Amino acid sequence: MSKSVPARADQPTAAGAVAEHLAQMILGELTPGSSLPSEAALATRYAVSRLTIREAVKLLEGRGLLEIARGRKAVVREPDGAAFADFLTSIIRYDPKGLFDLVEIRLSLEVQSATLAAKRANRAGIAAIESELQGMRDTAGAPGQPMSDDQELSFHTHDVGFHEAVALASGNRILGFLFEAMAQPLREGFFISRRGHEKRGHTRHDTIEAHQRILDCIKAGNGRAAAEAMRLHIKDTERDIRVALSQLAHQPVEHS
Amino acid sequence: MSKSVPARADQPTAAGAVAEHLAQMILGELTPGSSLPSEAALATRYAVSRLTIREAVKLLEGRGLLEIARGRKAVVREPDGAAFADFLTSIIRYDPKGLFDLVEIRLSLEVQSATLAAKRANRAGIAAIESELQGMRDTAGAPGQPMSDDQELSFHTHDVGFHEAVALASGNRILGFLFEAMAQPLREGFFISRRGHEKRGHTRHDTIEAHQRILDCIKAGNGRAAAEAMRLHIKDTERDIRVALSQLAHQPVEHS
DNA sequence: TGAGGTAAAGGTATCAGATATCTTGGAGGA
DNA sequence: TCCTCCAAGATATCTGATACCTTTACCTCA
Repeated sequence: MSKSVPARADQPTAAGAVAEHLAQMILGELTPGSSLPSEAALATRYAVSRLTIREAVKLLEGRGLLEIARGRKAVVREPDGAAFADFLTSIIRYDPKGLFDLVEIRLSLEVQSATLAAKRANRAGIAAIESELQGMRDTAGAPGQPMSDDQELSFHTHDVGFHEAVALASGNRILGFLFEAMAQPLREGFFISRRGHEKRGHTRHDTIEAHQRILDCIKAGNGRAAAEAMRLHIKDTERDIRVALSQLAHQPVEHS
Repeated sequence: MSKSVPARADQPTAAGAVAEHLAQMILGELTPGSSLPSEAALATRYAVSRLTIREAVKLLEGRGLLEIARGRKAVVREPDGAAFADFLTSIIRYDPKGLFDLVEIRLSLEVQSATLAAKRANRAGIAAIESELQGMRDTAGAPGQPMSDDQELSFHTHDVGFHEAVALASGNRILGFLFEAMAQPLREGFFISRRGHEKRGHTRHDTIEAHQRILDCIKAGNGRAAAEAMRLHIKDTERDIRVALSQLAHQPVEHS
């Protein structure tokens, strides 16, 4: 008698229920790379219309569990930190204090990251870190010369890349993904912190030297020293941000 | 001549494009709690069918940016760490080493968490931590007595709650959300680590005492001592997991 | 025999039109 | 004043169809 399966008030929606069931299946049994049955097949199995299946699958795509392409079945996705990126972005946008919260998180994660990298980094991992540092040098230009916007973006990208490379070299996959997710918010943060950096009389070559010290400790396999070098560097960044933001706060009321 | 707007190969799908546009709007201008226009209105604005809007909105719901309820417009959601939970779960499920990676992350985050909580926790924050610890005591039962499954679940829930309460008391919102996201994977991990805990001759009352020490340091406002107490506790948990997993490794593994 | 092109089959993307149910707010009565 | 009930607006889902993409198997030609 009932052709449709409308959602009841006390029950989640049909699409949500299907999505939850599929999510359990994906997280439980299926491995990344394997594919789901076709939409039509799933519609038959769950006794709902194909549209409901589409909505369920879209939910899971949003959660980062599936990859959907036209003409192909939905594929279980390798986990990555993309889902976390939205969250960090919204935190920073909605909350002015968010940037300091992020620096505090970095302080603990990066120190751990450097410690582990010093213990475990293999040749490829160290080469990746060196490559990013070289990229910073290449785009830094001559001392005293102002940087173009392109150069600055490239410099920050290599800076973020350096920290991401250290995280990857730590051998801890979660750390790697966390830094991947932090990359975008971090780049935004670096544009801010650089103002403070200059205001405090430092140059980008000081930044490069700080990174060089961290790399040296990692290459030497000295976890404790690497941790300390990283801690000093992050603390310095925190001061940069504080100076830059306090300037921003004073600017609007200038000459009033 | 073209009534529909089919997706081009080199372009993202219509639903994806709408979702991306809405996401930028949500992260840029809208504040949590405000609501989107109705599906019909959005369909008109973007010149697509209502179905496409529904799929776009489902994508964003999956990303945790929107909350959708029947009969009401879609509402911009307060950011939370739910999106991160999927990721952690999949890491742990797909990768046997994932649990140790998670413990390493905890080691750095929880030490930071305890340090900050000792500095910043207000009365309400400390009361919340105390409440969870009391919850552990209440469900622990008499020494030597075996726990029922319900009791054990409750005990672990309060244990996780303790750590989450410390994170919240740190005043760092990102830390709070990270622990919220870790709660579920952590509970699973605790069921594993408890075996090792007992195997090593420890009881749940030892666990309670370890937590009590952490709480005392936080109440005393001694960040350094709180950090050290937390570090010892996490290191102990790591040993528990190692012992438990080495036991599991000797048991036959089922194939699918 | 092998290489390249092509058409069919299967899959997703999207549209259109309808019905069911829920939420909310206002009209009307006790 | 307060409660009840109904209508309007919103979402949830279904059915049926068309367009386009991907894969594969087949067929042709060198």
